[in-house]
Amino acid sequence: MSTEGLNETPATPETAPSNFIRDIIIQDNKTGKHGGRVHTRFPPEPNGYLHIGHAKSICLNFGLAKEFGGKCNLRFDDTNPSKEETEYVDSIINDVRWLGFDWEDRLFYASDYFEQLYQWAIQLIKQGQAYVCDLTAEQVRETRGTTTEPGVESPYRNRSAEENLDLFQRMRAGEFPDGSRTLRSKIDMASPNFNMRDPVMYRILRAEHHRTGNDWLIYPMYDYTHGECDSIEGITHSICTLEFEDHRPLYDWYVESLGIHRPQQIEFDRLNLTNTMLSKRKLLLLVQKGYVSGWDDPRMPTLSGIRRRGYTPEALRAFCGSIGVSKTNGTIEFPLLEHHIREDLNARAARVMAVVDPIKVIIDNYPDGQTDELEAANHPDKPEMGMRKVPFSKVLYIERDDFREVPPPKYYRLFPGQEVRLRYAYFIKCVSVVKDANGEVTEVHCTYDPASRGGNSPDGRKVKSTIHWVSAEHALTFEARLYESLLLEDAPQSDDIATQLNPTSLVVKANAKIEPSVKGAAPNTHFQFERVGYFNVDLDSTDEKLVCNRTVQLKDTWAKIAKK
RNA sequence: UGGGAGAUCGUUCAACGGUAGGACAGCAGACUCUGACUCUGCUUAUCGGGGUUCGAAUCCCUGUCUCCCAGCCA
Repeated sequence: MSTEGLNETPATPETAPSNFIRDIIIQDNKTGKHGGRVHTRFPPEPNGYLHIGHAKSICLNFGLAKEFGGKCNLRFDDTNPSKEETEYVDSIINDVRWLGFDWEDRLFYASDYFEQLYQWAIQLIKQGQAYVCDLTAEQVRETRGTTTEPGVESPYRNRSAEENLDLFQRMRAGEFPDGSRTLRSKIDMASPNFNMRDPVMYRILRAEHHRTGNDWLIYPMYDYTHGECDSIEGITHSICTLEFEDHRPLYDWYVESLGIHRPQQIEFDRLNLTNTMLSKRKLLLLVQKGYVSGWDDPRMPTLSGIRRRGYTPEALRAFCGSIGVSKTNGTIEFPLLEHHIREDLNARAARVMAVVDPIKVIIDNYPDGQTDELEAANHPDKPEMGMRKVPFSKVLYIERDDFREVPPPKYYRLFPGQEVRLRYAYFIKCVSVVKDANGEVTEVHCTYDPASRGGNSPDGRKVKSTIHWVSAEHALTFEARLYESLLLEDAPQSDDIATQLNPTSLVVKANAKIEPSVKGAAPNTHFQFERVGYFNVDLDSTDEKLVCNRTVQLKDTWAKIAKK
């Protein structure tokens, strides 16, 4: 589904360098800690679309399982019905699959285990390790203590097991209003770790759950749920992000108190990318406020966004493999991601000529009405990708940036008196220009050398530059969507997202021109528009109107020279 | 300032008591019918201070800085 328009998929080397998690697994296998088993899981909450940050976790979990001959489950952490939706479940399933991973028959939901979780809560009550607390949310907060002061024990902390059992059953039965009571673990209100200060296990919440509907009026909290779900599924290594380090004692406390299989929680650093928002909350805001067209807007760092933008799963996997895994809180530079998408597309994308910002070129000495068919290679390094014919005629378009009336230093392209090569076609020399009333150049007049047909002159003379072109008469008009970062380079750190948005994150070139060979290309077909960038066919394309997204620009040495 | 976790080229990951290395970025050059690709070369790092050791990025002590934690979110 991802590779339309690409040649055969190369075997991307996904041999990541070692990392501390892999080392732990190797060590565990040596000591027989989990009987040599490796079983991981990717556990998203279905409250938004997956983004590049999740790709790191997915590659890690599925990658490790694959490498060690183990398994990886897909599990939805759906314990908060007020935020979760089936739309998100569907998108997540689609995205993980697109990234290239397979959970076989192991698709689970925390909600699959609600009854078991409830029974375990009863066990903890009977063991004297959980109690029903009548404090309000505010009172709980007030009695939790501070970093330097211990919390205050709830007055309901020492209710009898019988009373707790009765109350908890009635919580489930719907006898009490939302928020009026919670089930709490009886641990230690003086613990320096807030997570251990009698954490809430269950809250009363009347919200329709996307899977269990209105079956439940009480929902378990993340901390109470996660370890048990891992345990039920026989997870050996429960890999999560750094902010859960403080939760590990609680994770362990539950599985140990319950006397069930104890997976090992391991924390790694979340992915940060320069100039990129990787927070579900903020991404949701972008969608809700209409700053983007949706979760799959090609400017979004969501997997569906970058997929639409033209990124490939191969490139993403290579990227995830290359960034490593550690506990350092770092930020990866966005150009590294761009490097991987260029590397993948360079190897596979068919070449084509397209002019994004056209200026007319007239070949004065070319016969009126004549058309030439020129042979062009679909890939410079892969003859097996074949050749195609590109029509040539008297009136052409070239890129506006490829002509200068007054050339700056080191400018090799077309200017009055300069000879250049039209790729796969002829040498042309600029003889004059036509301007409009504003002094804008509207036509560039050239002469061509018929002997240079195909792109080389028999006399062996050289030109400094080869530029791309399309025949005006034959070209297809299309819409090129040029993307830049959604965020301003030096965006002020503010909660007001509007002030951080790059006003030119999307530039639409409605009058771009492309050679006719691309006619009918399917959505998501990838191309390299020679000398311009990698593009793919957007979902919005129709038979009448081709729309292409710029996935990433080609590296542009000239732009650097010109800047100096 | 209670607890938890970190600190190695500009960025990121390695080096697991024995020559600090890769990738990206940058710079310079070669090649080129894409100023692309490819190739060559170069610049730049062990947070500070003590110790242990023949030898320390690695072990110990100490200081400094950064990140996370007081949801009935995950």
